[in-house]
Amino acid sequence: MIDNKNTKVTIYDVASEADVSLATVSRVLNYPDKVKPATRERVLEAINKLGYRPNAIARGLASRKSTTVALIVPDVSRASVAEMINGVIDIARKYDYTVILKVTNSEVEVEDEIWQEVFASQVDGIIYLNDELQEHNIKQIMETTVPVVLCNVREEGNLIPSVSIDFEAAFYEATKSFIDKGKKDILFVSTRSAYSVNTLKERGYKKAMEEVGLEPNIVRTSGRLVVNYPFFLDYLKTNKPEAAIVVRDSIAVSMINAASELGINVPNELEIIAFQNTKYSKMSRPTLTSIDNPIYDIGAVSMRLLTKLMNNEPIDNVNVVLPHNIIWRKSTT
Amino acid sequence: MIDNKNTKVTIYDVASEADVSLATVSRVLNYPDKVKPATRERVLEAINKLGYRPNAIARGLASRKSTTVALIVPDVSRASVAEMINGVIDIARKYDYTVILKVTNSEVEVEDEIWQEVFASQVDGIIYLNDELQEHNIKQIMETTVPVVLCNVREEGNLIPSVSIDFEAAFYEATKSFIDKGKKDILFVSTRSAYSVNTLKERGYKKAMEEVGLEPNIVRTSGRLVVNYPFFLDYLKTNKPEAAIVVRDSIAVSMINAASELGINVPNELEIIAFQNTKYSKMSRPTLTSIDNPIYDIGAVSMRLLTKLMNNEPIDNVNVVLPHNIIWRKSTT
DNA sequence: ATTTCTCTTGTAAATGTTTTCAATTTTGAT
DNA sequence: ATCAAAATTGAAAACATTTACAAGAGAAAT
Repeated sequence: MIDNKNTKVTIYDVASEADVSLATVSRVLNYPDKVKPATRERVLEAINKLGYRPNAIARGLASRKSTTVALIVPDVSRASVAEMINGVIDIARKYDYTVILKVTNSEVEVEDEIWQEVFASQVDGIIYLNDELQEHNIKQIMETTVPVVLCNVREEGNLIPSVSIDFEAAFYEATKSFIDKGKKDILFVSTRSAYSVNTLKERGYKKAMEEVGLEPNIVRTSGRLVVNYPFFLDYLKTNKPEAAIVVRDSIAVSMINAASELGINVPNELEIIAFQNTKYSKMSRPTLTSIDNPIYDIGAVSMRLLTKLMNNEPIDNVNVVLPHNIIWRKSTT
Repeated sequence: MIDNKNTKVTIYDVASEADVSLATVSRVLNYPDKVKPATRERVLEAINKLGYRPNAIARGLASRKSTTVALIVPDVSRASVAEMINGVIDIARKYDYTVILKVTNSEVEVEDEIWQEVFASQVDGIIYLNDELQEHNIKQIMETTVPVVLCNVREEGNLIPSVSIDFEAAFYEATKSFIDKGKKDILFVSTRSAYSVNTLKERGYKKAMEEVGLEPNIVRTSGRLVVNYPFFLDYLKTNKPEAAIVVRDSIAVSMINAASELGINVPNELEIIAFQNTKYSKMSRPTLTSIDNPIYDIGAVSMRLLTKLMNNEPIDNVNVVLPHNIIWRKSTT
């Protein structure tokens, strides 16, 4: 039962009810073993009787800790972002942190404002998801006094704590799997905007291709359905790649649908490996082979890492690399 | 440029820099026109020079307002929930509210804890999305002293402010459209768990059916892909409905895929209307006719309504009904 | 019995704002 | 030039906690 009476009961009320000083009440809340069991019991009873809940704001002011973290993301409606948020929130809850959600919409000015707001709100830590991490973002973060964890992104210098898979290795493996099957004409489908993460994916693809003397073939489209579907319809009319590696599931679905529209059989005439292993990959027909990016875990581990940083716990490695995994489905033979 | 120096500058620093009292600094921040332009200017300069940002926590304590709202949802990874969150956050930002995100995972004990936490954190308002709203939830909300807005849900009594479409009307129309085409065997596909909203949808369907003397035919499955796909494969082997109304896009996609697997032609042998108009409806083949639930707007309007409630602004109608719309695609003729 | 140490508790300062109230200054009308 | 009213400002209390420090009570050791 929720006990949200109009009359706000403060620590003073509890103190007088239990006939102790407010300091003692505070102690039973924060350091229970510093108070004699008998009085502790009495205070606990008073708390219960009055339905006392400590005011988190006053607490934050006095202790100079807010037990609040900010989660900064570009957009919640991307399936992968949403799943990551679930991971962050579950762990935050376990460690009694409140999470403030901030959405940048990938707009630079908004992003700057948000960092300002976040500092004003006195958060104890920040989890930052930004596909398009730029040099100036990194500089900003380095100047920050509260701990920051980069989520699902890596930064070359390994200067900032981060949690992600090894993108380069994952795409290298995917490409290699096609090469090992004897494919020569392997297309890499990426996005136009400069996602720093897509650069890593691209690097893995290129490495595998160049290693065996094949010419990389990269094509760029949009993440938006209304753009990429017509694009593929057009592209596949004149180009017949044997295989394709695609940076996102949703884009791969458009490619499959376009191929099917043009009578190109997937996987017999065109094999596809996508990335992220979202619901889309199970819902498309044929189902989609996809590199599994354990995004819930990435969120969860990021939050756990952040708690360690906030409490100055010793950390063996602040750049966590989680294992990836290719899930084979019907878009490959 | 983010200015997050180690040295925390307080209102006192600004006051002495500008050679005024801290009260004056506070006033230029909160009631600028209550201070003489000249001194206001001086204070603003000092603020700028020192990079002062008022401490939101101290502010919250002194003013007894946190300018924070809690957004309570069952699960962020549902496409519709994520889109709604975007709406809430965009408007919250516009009105300078911070949003705390809480996820219940539809677990009752967690839900209770979360309400407790939310009160402890002194939020000024709550946006509550709960598909499975029960009688006791409503009672809880009624006892609450901070304003609450129900988002994407309606509650029969209209006792609590809410924003949603008219579910009953939407499903009545969808059903009617099949009836008008001469369909007799119209299936309603719902979920097993007692979503209060699905009850409303069902009511609209039943009303249309019974109005013309047709027997309602309702089948219940799960929202989970691994359950509902085999379910449809099995169901459609022995049952051949002419048309189906489905409570969620994702479930409809499974139905389409199962039909296609069994060689049942959609829409010629089976027409389908789904609900929500998510990305899924554009990505499935055939594309899915779907009732558009303007979920981003629902989030945005909910937040706007909440700001009014928090500021005690006069409100004409606290139960907002947004227009819906059927988007016709290839799963119907 | 005395001394020392530990345990338990209370007092009061500190946290960084907002806001009330009163004092002072400015303005406008005469 | 005078007075009332209005505008501007500052002093201090309030907000609900945590925490440093000190004091007092028992316990243990001599």
